[in-house]
Amino acid sequence: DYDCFYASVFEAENAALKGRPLAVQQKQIVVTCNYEARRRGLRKLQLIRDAKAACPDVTIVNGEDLTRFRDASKRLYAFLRRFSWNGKVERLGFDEVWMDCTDIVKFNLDAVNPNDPAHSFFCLSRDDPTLGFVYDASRLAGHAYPPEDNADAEAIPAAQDNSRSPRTDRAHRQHSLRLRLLLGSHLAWHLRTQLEERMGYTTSVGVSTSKLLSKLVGATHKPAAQTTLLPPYGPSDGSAPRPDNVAAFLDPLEIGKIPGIGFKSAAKIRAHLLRRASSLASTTTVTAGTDTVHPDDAPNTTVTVLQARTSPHLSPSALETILSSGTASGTPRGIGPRIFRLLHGVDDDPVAPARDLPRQISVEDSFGAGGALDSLQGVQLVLGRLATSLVRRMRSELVDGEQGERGRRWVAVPRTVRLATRASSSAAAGPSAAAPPGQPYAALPRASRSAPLPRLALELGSAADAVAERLVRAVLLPLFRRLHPGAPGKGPAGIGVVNVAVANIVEGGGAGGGGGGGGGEGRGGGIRGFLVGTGGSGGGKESERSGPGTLGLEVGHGTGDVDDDDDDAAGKREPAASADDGPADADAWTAEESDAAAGEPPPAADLRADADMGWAVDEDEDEDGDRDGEAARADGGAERCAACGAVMPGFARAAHARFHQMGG
DNA sequence: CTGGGGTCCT
DNA sequence: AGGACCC
Repeated sequence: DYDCFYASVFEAENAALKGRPLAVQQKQIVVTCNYEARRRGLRKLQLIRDAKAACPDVTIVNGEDLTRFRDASKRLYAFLRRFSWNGKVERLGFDEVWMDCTDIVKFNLDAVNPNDPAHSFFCLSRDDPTLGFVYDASRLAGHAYPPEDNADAEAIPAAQDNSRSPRTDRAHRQHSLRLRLLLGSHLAWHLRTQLEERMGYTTSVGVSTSKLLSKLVGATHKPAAQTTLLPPYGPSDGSAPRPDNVAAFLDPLEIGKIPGIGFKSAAKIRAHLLRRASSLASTTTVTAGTDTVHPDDAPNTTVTVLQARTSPHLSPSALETILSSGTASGTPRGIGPRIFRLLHGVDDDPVAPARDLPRQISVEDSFGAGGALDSLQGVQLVLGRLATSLVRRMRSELVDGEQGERGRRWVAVPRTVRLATRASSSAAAGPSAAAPPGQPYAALPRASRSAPLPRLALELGSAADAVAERLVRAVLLPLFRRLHPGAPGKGPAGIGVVNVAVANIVEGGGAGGGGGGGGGEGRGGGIRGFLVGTGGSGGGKESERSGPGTLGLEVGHGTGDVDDDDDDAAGKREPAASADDGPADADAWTAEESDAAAGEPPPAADLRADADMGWAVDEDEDEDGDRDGEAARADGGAERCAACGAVMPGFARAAHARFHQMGG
């Protein structure tokens, strides 16, 4: 976790900002601020107005364009990846990373100096024994939970073999775990030092055995610090109660602090527990006043992990029922057992090797009541701007080769474009709009419509804004009309957020090459390689990327090579991070899979986009736009549907007629 | 007058 | 298409 990441990115760009209070603004909000500003009372997600009142001389910079943050995040990620032996380095958002260092720690377990642990050497490479750092294996690096554990006391390795001592299995395991965590703490220390010295970023880190525990323990000492969750972990034999630092650490936390228990789930659990309040009545200041506690009312009470964990009303299956109730369509099956295990500190979610391609790319902008978006011209302007930056993002993330190069080609292509909007909160009305005391506002829902991404979006020959303008006419405006039907002359009601996204990104996709024969497989909704269970039929590539985690991380080289390369590039003592920054190795994915099917040309987006707009019949202002769209470009000549006015190539006429017959 | 992103699941 | 979660 990089400390106050957005603010740090600005400080890294401009050293003059350091040491002074600095806030990063998005619209009316301070999205983050440095610690100098926090010392003076500024907070994350504070209104700008309040921030200025608290600290009049704060420097405020605009952070609405995420480009610099995304770039910095990628650089830091690439830096960290060089230290990994197994590629298990996972990013969450821009500023969080997990690294599974099991292998590195295990390797170094045997390397602790038995005669003089205080002068041990930590190997950072399997192959080059000179690569690493000296450390003191008789003590933990950084903070520990619980705090005052004197790390020296039971510390270390001399216990290699007291095999005659009557150690229980448990004691033995906990001792070995302690040693591994201790090594982990030194590795973390080294990584943090390198990140600060080489990259200029301070971090807060947690060291433990799972994503859950490392993340939570890492939050206990915040700027520029690290914390290790010490054993014993868990009551690993069923008998009498044992000391358990996992439970001791988690139990006082509010349930909503557990990653995976979000706003909705926490509210449901609280409400459920309050309804059967008997067991909590003594420990809670709140009596369940009303009979019917609605989850969204977020009762002013707190439920701790301890209370939830020990409640007879929260079995895995009970949790499943509770959390799946209502309109919880995003709730995965098996959520009950999963949350139950989280409450017990059990998390087997592996650190996922990073994918090389994003699942989606989206761009959005929001508008306060003042600048509300309520004219069609305004909408068009906004769509144009968003589409332009979306096209740029697509090019920077999905195209390889430099700007001017001739060899540029799409490494992957999105199959779908989506437009989403949200009403402005002022326009949302509702007489019951009085904000409940709960923390997050009842977030307004978004509505979205999607269409196949027309291939004009992939033209690399034209400037981004030119492509964007055609994209707006060809699909975004039609999608907008689907979202906001109304009289043609009348603008939409106040719109608070507009988001444009491409999704369903598939590898390969080919360059601008021919329209291509891809015959039969309908592509409505995109082909997810998932059913592949049947053995080695034709689509080898398809099956390779079908399973979660089977997607190859290192297309270019094996993990062993990474170390070698890095070692050569770096000096003898320096593990990684040769001085040169952009060693394309993160982009080594180029060579393979160039010839996956290009797919058939997307159907004219306008067909479906226009089809269910009752008033679209007379929208002749679209004519130009249609001509830019896929339909008119396709061979065979354009035709116009008498029923809905949509323009399409001749070969699409029959299908389009069927569409109307089926109620379209 | 709470941002601008993302993920996965149903 | 939407809803839950994460930052």
